[in-house]
Amino acid sequence: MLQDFISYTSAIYPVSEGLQQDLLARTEILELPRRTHVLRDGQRADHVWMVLSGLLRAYYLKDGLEICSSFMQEQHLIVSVNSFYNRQPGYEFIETLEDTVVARIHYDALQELYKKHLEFNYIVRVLTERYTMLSEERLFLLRKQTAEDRYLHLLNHDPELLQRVPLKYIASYLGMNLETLSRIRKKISG
Amino acid sequence: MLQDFISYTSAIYPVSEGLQQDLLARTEILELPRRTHVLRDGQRADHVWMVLSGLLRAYYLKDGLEICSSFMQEQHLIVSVNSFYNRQPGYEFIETLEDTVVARIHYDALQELYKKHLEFNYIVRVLTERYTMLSEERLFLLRKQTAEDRYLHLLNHDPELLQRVPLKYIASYLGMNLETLSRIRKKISG
DNA sequence: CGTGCACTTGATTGAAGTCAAGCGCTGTGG
DNA sequence: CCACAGCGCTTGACTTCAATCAAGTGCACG
Repeated sequence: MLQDFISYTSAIYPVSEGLQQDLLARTEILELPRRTHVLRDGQRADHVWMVLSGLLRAYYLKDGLEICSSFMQEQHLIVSVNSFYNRQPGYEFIETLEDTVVARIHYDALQELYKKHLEFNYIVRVLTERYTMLSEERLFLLRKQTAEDRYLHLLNHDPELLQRVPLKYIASYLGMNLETLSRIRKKISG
Repeated sequence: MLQDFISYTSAIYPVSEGLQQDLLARTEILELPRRTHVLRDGQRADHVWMVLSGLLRAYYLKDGLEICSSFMQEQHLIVSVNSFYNRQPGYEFIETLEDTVVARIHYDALQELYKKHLEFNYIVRVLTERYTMLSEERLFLLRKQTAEDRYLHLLNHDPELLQRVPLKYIASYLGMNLETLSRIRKKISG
């Protein structure tokens, strides 16, 4: 399954034998049971994660309440952006919602790869651009749309998530509370 | 002033003489009067822009109303992300709010630089990571905060913007309407 | 001058939040 | 094996924050 990642990146820029070996050598595979935290607030995020199978959520606390900032499904990359890039403790929690298998690579290993294999920067530049597109899309969605608009967008673009994730997390992801989401769903179905 | 950009990027990764020359050769400097559109909806964004002096805003139309998605000040990069990376017409407008000088580089020229100078990918990877941090910060801010929270954040983090930009644009940037912003400002000052 | 723009203020409405209760499962311990 | 505790979700009553509608002020500039 990590091989999928290699062939995926090869479509961006040819992955040399050397890079491939170094990448594999520095990657750890972890099998995590459901409800395992891989990051907590106050910790520094030292890894980039890739979901090979399963599902995770990222959230943070605001006035003691959990606000869900993203879900990561198969083939998604996970970076706790602020903490990882700035090398400082962050505010995010990341937790598996299902039994999950991830590949991870350490910040320091990644920096080595960037310096040793310049073409790896080409690949990660493109991956980061794609990540930015997703962030911008989420910004577009969150700004000035009604609660119903936001739910309908999710329903159209990622219906699978609605099957896999409890509605209370979906609600906070969409920036509304559980009761509001429940009423919207009732209105749409009825 | 473009030299500022070169030395800024040199701090990320050494810029070779060759890269520097190619970069300068492919960069155009434009002087734009106040109220000039550099991008309209339905157009494809073919350039990355860098603000050398002045100020611009990006916005889009939602139900006939302008929603302000960002402001770009000195040293900021401007990319209409969806349109530029996906090479398709976008929905954004970008307009100068003051007399402005920008440097721009064409998509195709950029791709050449990425292929010819692999180290340029190192630099742009880092710049893109920083851009992502900003997107994530805006996401964090927009989600589940009150109108007053959002205004106070801007007041603390970018007070200069409040001096340079009409409140109606600030309001839509903060996801509220002009009247609400006016009342919040009254409440805080009084 | 006067027209339009930037902003303020007031009255009212409406969307979503909060508080509270209840239903139907599932899983677990007595 | 049943009882009941807890979770996931729904529904109802009420509140609140911000949007909308509507004037009105001050000022720049053409």
